[in-house]
Amino acid sequence: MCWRADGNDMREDFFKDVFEVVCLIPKGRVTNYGAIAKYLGTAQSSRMVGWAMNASHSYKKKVPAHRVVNRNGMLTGKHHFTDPYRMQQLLEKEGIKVKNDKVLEFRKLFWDPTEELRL
DNA sequence: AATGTGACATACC
DNA sequence: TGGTATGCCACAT
Repeated sequence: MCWRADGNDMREDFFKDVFEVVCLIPKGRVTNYGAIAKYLGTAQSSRMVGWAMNASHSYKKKVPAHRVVNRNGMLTGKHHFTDPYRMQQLLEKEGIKVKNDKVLEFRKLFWDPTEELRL
């Protein structure tokens, strides 16, 4: 079934942008879906960011999806990882403290692409 | 084109 | 904290 190049599984689209941004998240920092969505121009569709993460598995590059949490700093997407614990482990490994599936000092560790990548 | 879906955000209780 | 309801937008079928 001759797969065409343009019919590749990974569309260089919204998703790619999401992955790129996520990959740019500094180590030891976290962000939320809304921030990424806003950076991409679709502030009102934070859902898409999360959904993009869902496709992160298909992405060639490694996407540190564990650095992306919801607005409360809660590891909502951990269940989508290879292992639910993996996400927390990775975060703690980077120096981020996680308690009750929630990022401690989320405010302080929050990394906003709209501000950090602004310049 | 229409419908279904989703790792959210916000509001309300 | 958790469930429900609504909005919102891009992707999959």
